[in-house]
Amino acid sequence: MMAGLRERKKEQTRRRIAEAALRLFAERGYDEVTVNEVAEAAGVAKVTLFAYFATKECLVLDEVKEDMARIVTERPPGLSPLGALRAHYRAFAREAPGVDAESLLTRVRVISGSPALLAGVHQAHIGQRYELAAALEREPGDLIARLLAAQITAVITTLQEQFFHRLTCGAPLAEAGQRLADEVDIAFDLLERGFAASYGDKS
Amino acid sequence: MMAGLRERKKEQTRRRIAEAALRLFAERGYDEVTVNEVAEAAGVAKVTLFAYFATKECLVLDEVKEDMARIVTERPPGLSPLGALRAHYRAFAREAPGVDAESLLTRVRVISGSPALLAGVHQAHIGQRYELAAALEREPGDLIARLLAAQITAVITTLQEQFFHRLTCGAPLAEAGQRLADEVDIAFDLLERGFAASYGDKS
DNA sequence: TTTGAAATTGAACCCGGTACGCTTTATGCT
DNA sequence: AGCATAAAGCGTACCGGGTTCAATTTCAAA
Repeated sequence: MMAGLRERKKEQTRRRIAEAALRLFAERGYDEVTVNEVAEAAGVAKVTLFAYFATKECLVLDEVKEDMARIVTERPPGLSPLGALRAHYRAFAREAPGVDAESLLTRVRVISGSPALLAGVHQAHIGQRYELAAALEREPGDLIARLLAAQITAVITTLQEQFFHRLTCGAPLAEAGQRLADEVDIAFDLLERGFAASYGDKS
Repeated sequence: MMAGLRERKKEQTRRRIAEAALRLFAERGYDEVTVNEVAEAAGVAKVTLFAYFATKECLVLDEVKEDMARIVTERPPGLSPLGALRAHYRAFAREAPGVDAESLLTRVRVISGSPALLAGVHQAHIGQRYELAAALEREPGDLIARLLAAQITAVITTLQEQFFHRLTCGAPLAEAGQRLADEVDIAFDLLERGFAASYGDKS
């Protein structure tokens, strides 16, 4: 394997492109920057850029992909799928203060500032929904599993939106993380027990 | 108002475009047809086509837009939001055998055959999620309402997918409608009572 | 019948993304 | 070391969705 000089250069190029992209998007807004400009700023041809990133959206979103399906399939024995996901997101919320706030924040701002990127995020969540449904299925075509997968991803999307919104409004990372943790519990309680008690019966 | 000759011509043109589009898409597939071809087939300039339909997707999807928010805001007094939505979709399922199966089916086939259109459908559902959340909000920033809106739209998306899938597999409209009605009840029961009983506790 | 606004058009243009054929460069083999 | 090969990069031309703009036609109202 030899540590691969070639491999190293590839990763380096990929990072140069991604960094140039994020910098330009942060400066002038996603929709105001063309992929040609990104390529030029990264010192690379447009064709090369698209060899590393399938679409313009991927320049921002590729490094943010989650996968909930894995959390379910690799959960410790004795834990329910919902329990595993709840634990995971609770842990994420509590670790929030540890991550690099600077880079996270600019990425969030870029995403929140562009309808196209927000749509991309939603599409990514849709993709996760199918994977999660497959992971939850107990028998082929299990309707309950599909409904559960759909509801979980919808809930996570909502929580992520709230989290992003607070960050872009200037909330400190620690506080946003704390509130996220609380909301994770609220949301999963609702998933487990339903809305009848907290909503459906009123009015 | 004079019945407006102008207005009539406009609607007529719009219909000519939409029909030409659906016909071509059904014949050769959405991605294999260019908007130029649609415009030509409709006897109209590309620029005119885009005066009527904002995007290529809209050629197929504009006539399918629902709005759940209205169902909630205009529900009869004494009925909960969840109750109103359940009743609406149950009614839709039972009326299914009444609609024009031919045209519905080709549209469904066109949509199901194109990833781009499926993505468009999902985006439309996202849009409805925000409207529904606004309709459900009891106070500004009501988290429960947002979660509920997210889960409802996710559920409806799933049920719609199941319905479409059965239709494209050749199920008769009446049967697909019947199963949809059953699934609507299952799904809304889960929304109201949660997954703990039917899923979360096992394994 | 004139006048003005709305509908329609062709043509040029922008941008994301692809196809193709060519050069360069790391690497594995001898 | 030297060489063949495959991978990485590049330039250019192209495609299709979508917009801009100035020019023209068409309805309708006064």
